[in-house]
Amino acid sequence: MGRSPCCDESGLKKGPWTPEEDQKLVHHIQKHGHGSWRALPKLAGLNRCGKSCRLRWTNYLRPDIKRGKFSQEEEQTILHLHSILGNKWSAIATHLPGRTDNEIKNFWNTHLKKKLIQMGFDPMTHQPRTDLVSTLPYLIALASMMDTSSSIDEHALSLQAEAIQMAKLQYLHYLLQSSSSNSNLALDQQNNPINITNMEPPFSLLNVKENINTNNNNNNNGPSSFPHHHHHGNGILIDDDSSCQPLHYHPNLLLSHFLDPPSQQVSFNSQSCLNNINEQGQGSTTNYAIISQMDHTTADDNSSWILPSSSPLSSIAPNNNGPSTTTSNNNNPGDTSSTTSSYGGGGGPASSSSSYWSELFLVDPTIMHELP
DNA sequence: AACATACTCAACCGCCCTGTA
DNA sequence: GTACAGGGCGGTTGAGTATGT
Repeated sequence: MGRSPCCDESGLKKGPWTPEEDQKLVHHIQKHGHGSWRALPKLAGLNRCGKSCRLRWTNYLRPDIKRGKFSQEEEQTILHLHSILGNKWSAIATHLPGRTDNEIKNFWNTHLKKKLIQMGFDPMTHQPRTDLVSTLPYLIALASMMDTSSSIDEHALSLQAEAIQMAKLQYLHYLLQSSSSNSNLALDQQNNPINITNMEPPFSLLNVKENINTNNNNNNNGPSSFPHHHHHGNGILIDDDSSCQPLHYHPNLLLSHFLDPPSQQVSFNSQSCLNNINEQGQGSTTNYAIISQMDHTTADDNSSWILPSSSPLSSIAPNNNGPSTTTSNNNNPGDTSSTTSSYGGGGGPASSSSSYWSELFLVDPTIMHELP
């Protein structure tokens, strides 16, 4: 058909809009509506093409536009919707009132995409990058072979740390995927069943909101064998060994371990995850995740989901495999839950499917120790 | 202070879809 | 059925800004 572009007429202005142009456009639309975009510039006294006017209005001048940084909730929503819809920015934008497709697209390209890549996920599929998975055995071997006590080569050290980090990330994501695929039943905050089987992996990962229970932060320390962990109801309690900062409580997410302190209001921040892992890669911190059975949410646990204890997460919990221990230290006020899962005991189908990972990590206690 | 590099985001480009004559 | 106008969408660009050296 060979239609000529609408903006190739000579003499039409391009580039940044001036305040005067903005004012003309806003005034005209407020008075007459935009009507035909092509006809609008002449009617409004603008030396622009209609397309440029439409873009300026929809992306910048519209009165209902929300400006400023994206909230963590918005970030979660974008990640979740992108995992389902892909680069359908306009479709994603319909779920984020006040945000334009252009803004979301920019935010994705400049922030979220990089985060996923840094974490070893394919930003398009939201799956672990297969190239990383395929090199995992090599990375593990590399990490194992390098003896930090005898080597003074910094490059080797960084390689080792990197190998451990990548392996851990892959393993964590594997756990999350397994958790989703093996746990058909989860509950939302109203205890309504949520079928997470058909959800994309990031969904289960991203929609579990943190529950920061400040009531339990200071008095819920576990046994000494696992210092700085806590029990919150029947869920996972994770603490930062070095800081004893307020906890993030993610009943079904080991990854929650890596989240930022709640003061930063981060519910999923891959960069912070990476930073935290980086720290651990250097062996500077000792973090633990205690996973116990859980069967319901507590009164104050109003944003958490619950997974059955058959979750593969429990198969690596110290309860099952580790040197300890902590099965119930339930200091959560108002929590009357039992430590026995309503959905059945631990183990389950996930055990076999995780054998690959188990072999990879259990064969080397050092690496396993690095895991949260 | 000067320069280089990285980052952000408004704006543009070109293709596609839909409605209409 | 075809041609075209109009609008929408996703990808990309580049100027401005921030940060690092």
